[in-house]
Amino acid sequence: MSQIFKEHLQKFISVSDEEFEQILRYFKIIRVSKKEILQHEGKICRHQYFVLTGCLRKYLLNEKGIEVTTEFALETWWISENRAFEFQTESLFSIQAVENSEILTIDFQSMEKLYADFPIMERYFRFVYQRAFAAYQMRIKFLYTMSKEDYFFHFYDLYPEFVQRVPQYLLASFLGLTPEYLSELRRKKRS
Amino acid sequence: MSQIFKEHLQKFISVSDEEFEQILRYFKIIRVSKKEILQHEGKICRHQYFVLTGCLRKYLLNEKGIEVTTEFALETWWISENRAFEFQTESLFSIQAVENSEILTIDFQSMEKLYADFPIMERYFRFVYQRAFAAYQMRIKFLYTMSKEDYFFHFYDLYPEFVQRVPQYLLASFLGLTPEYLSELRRKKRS
DNA sequence: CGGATCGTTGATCAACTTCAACGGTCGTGG
DNA sequence: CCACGACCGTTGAAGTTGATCAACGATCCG
Repeated sequence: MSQIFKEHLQKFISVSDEEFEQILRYFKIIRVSKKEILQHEGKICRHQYFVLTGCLRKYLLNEKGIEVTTEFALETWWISENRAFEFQTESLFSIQAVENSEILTIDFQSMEKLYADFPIMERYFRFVYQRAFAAYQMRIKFLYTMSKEDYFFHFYDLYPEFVQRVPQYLLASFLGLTPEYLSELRRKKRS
Repeated sequence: MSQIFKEHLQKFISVSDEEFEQILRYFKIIRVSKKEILQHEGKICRHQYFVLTGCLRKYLLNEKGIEVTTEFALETWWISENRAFEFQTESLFSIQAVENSEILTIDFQSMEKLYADFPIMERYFRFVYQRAFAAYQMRIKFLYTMSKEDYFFHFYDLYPEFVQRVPQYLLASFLGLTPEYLSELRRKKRS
């Protein structure tokens, strides 16, 4: 299972088998079942999560009490409330399993120690955040230049398997529209 | 001038004066005047920019040919098209000076060399991207949970000096609304 | 002084939301 | 394994937010 993490690491930095074994000790692997919550909104954010298999989502409640999903994490993606993790404060988001999943986790103290003991990991996470940041920049670009209709069709064409994989009301929320409107767009797409 | 960069660096990593002098050699300091363009949409993205004084913005043209501003950078902020920089491909955005500015720049080759020669800089940029990513996460949160009216008032309360500092049509574009609607909201705010 | 650019106003319009209702299906307990 | 309830996706009507368009006045800059 940790093989998935090893391959991901080796895309960015070179680590020997022995080094990897040592690095792995700073992490824990856990199994979570569908709907299980890893991080509660308002609670201190103590961990970052790396998806080995399965799918997680990040969400919060809007003023009407409706869940708004702002992020999904699939295999080999990191997910966390980064601001809250960096400052060890209350998370503004919740993180929940969308499917039964295997997750690699690391807590704040282990992370600090890891950086101190293996400076090469600074480089790995520099890449991880750099790419995550770039992905968010693209997302802002789409949100700012496309209508919701175009955004949905664009997303559908790019990630057809993902559209099938998650419930529609979560996808709708993630794309920033209502389930009703998403339903209307699907009909339009078919015809 | 480079003092501003030094102080920013030292918020995240410790570097001696001599080290800083060496590090500084990988960068160039340039002056740009208002409206000058540093990065053209469609051209290879060769540099990252750090604002010492002044203000830059990142924007692109939507399908109607209207400029959409997706990011501003004030003093001590990095700005670049990260995806295009990482892969040295065509930028999807343009970067332009909003005011006369003093800018620290670094090109791709120097960046690679810098990381190789001063691994501590991996840590610095790990922090830079981590925070930039976190800021974008917050932005998505606001965009997903607030009406444009609420978003504008919220922004106005948080950054009143900035609202005064940039032209209104740029601010409107950055907040994702039309200048006309922004004008309406201002009137509402006053009354 | 003159032209272009920027902010404002009001009228009209479109995109998307809200609400209510219905049918299908999934999973859970009996 | 079946039956029931809860949840999910769909549909259509009505409503709202925010965009578009056109026109005007102010201001900035050459």
